[in-house]
This record gives sequence, C-alpha cells and structure tokens, in this order.
Amino acid sequence: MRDEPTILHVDLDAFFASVEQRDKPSLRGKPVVVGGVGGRGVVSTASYEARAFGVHSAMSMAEARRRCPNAAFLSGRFHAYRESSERVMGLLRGISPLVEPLSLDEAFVDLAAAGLADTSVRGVSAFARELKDRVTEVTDGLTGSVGIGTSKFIAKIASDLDKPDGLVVVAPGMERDLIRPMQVTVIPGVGPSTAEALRRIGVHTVAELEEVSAEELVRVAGRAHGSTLYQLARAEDDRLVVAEREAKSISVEDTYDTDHVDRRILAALVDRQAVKLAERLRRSKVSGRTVTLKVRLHDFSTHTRSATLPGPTDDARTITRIARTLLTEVDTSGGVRLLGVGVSGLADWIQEDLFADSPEAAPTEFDEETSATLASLGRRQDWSPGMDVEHDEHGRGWVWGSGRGVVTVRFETAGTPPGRVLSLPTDDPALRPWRPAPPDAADVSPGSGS
DNA sequence: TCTGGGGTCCTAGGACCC
DNA sequence: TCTGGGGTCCTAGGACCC
Repeated sequence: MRDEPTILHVDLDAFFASVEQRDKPSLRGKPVVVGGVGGRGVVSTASYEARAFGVHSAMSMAEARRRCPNAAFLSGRFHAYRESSERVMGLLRGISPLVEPLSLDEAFVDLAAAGLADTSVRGVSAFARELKDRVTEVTDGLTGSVGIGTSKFIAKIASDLDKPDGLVVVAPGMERDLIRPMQVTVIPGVGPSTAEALRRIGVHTVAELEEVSAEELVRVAGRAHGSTLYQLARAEDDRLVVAEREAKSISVEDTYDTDHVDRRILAALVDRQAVKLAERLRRSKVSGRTVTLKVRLHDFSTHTRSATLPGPTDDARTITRIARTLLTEVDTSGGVRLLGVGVSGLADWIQEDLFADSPEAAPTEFDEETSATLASLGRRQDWSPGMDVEHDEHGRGWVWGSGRGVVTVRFETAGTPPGRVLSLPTDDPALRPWRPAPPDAADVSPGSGS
C-alpha cells in the first residue's frame, strides 16, 4: 500500500471480439461471440452488443447461441490478438520498466518507476487519459479501461468500475470506503467455492468480511488463502509489480466433441499432444523434468498422473512414452472427454541448443545401435528399481533412474549429444530382456539399489 | 446442446534424509 | 526394547484467474 496512486491496471475492452470488429467492418455494432465452436465450446469473449443478450465469458457456446442466435460466432484468430497485445505491451514498456502482463489483454504498470513529475490524483489522471489515446492509436481503434490506485488490488478493481473505455483513479485514503459495500467476490481469489464457504458463516460483503477474525478465516479458507483474505478485506496489499516471470509449466489439452473409449485412439491422441508439446518446448528453449497426463472422464471428474525424470527433456519420444504409460494408470472405460499432456519443472537446457541443428541429435526411433545398447544392458540382469548410474559394459548407455513405471536411460553414443535422456516405460518391449528379475530370484531387493 | 485452454498457487500425505 | 523433528521432494487434487 503506497501513499500515492502509482499502480495502474489496463484492461482492453472485450478484447478478442473488439479485434474481430476492428478487422471486419461488417461486424461493427453487431453481437460477436468468440469461443470454441465445437460441440463443447465455451465463450471466451462476447462483444458488448452480445452481452446485452446475456452472453458472457465461460458460458457454453450452446447457451450463447440460444440467447443470441443472430450473433457472429467465431473461433478466434490468436495471431491477431497476440499482435495487438504486443503493441500495447510495447507501449506500456516505453512508459515504465515495470510492466506485468496478466494475459493478452491486461497488465499492471508501476508508475513510480516511470519517472512521472506529478503523481497526484490529478497528475496520474491526465497521464492515463493520454495513455488511453495512445492505446487506441497503436491498436488502430481498440479501447482500454484503466484503473489507478495505491495497490494492485485497488487498481484492478478501479479498472472494472467504468467499463468500457473507463478511467477511475482511487484517491489515497478512500480504498476501504470503496470496497466495503462490494461483494466478497471482488477480491481476487474468491471464486464460487470460497464465496459459498463465506456465505455459510454469514459473510457476503467486504464490510462483513472485515468483522471476521484471522483465525476464523484460516479455518474457513485455509492458511495461505485465509490470511490473504484478512488483509485484502482491509485493502492491505503490498504485492509488487513484477516485470519478468518465468513460465513454470507448459501444457496442451483438448476436449473432444464425443467421449473416447478405444485405448488405441486414446494412445494416438496422447502421442499427437506429446509431439505438439515438444515442439512448443523447443520453440521456448526450455525442457522439463515432470510429465503430467490429464484425463477428464465422461462424468467431468479430472485425474492427473505424473512422473518425474532424473533430468529435463524436450524430446517428443520421451514425453510420448511417459504419457502413454501414465495413461495406462487411469480407468478410462467410461469414456474420456479431455486429454492433456504437460511438462513442469522447467529448466533452460543448453545442451539441447548446441545440438538443435544437427540432424542426428535426436534419437527419435530405436535405431540398431540403440537397440544393441538396450540389449547389452539387458544381459547384465542386475538392475532394480531405484538404482541409478549403471554403465553398460561398453560405456555407451546406462540406467539413470526410475520411478512410477518409467526407466530413464542416458546414452552417450556417436550420434547422441551429451545430456540426451531417453525414458521408457518399464513394460516397454525394448526393455523386456532385462527387466528386473522376480524378487525370489534377485540378489538385490527392489528399491535398495545403491 | 451443461461445463475451453492456458496457466498459477495451495494443501496434504508419504518417502526420504539428516 | 519402542520411537524425534525438520526439511525437501514428489504426487494428486482442487480452487482460481483470464
């Protein structure tokens, strides 16, 4: 909480729909709905003309069609959105070194770092009016709503108060008066579940929330969430504007028009997603250690299974094999409506870049040499789960680690760059000759490898 | 023709280590 | 001869945001 209103929040109005109306004059003044056009799509953005019919984001596309049959229903052109977004973010970064994008259409700007001469309410208001004009200029006609306050929390609430094309500056000292009459759902982090929990203890407004002790809020909402609620109810918010945020995970997911049951089809769909994911990892020049498979079943229940490798990977084949193995751990017999594959535990993977251009860098198939390596490993007969760093007798590859049904083998052969890791499900046919011996025959007990 | 796709953060339990 | 306590990593699920 600062003593001057120097945190600014910009929110582009009905962003996706506005870009469509800008680029297609025939859509101007008409209801436009952007979202998933498949049978199970939902609304991303509705133009203000469509909102008048009760269409709003997150509503099912089917419901939107019912409410506003004459709207234009569009699936979205993300290149165009990204392009306009980048222009706005570029403009903001010219103003202040501290710009924190929240999504394509939203950002915080720290005006204290912008070197403004006058940071009074009057000064920042004049500044914001100019900024709004420049947003419209660089985007060829889009408008944004701006909120300014002494904290992120207040700035964000302010930008929402006068949409579209709004500008609200909350004067220092007025924060608590502003939020007291509001519903608790204005607090970021209070969604349907928390709102219901609060309703059960008789809390609907921020003023009522203020009356609840910190201990009670922790009991109702959990440790971290409860104490945040206690502070935000009093408009206490010291969160900084953070310019550079590293991604923590990357994922791909798809909802299908009809549920899938066939395991071979499910496996093929997972393959496709793994390849797409690997492409995105390489494009972003990162790799990750933990692969997660997400499965949403016919009843909308969602299940995840994950496996962590000893080292990071961006290899499509590796991700595919793990994801497929994870798929076998989920009961999909009732039908699957969504599949997703993601990678987390991201790291820069410099070794990968060194070899990115050499065609032989990636062992995407089991070539003869690889198979030979696996076979030679197989003859050792002394590997057990949990064991790591076991050379084969030719020094060409070794078991690096294992976990949750996945064995990771590291290769160092003529065609394989250092650091390349290949992971295989423990039931992979290629490993069959040297799978761990049954417990009664083994002279090492599983899990006690080293 | 209920309920997207991309993310973030939190919780809780168990394994493991010192 | 009967049971520690803290820290970290991993996994699964859930709430939430745009």
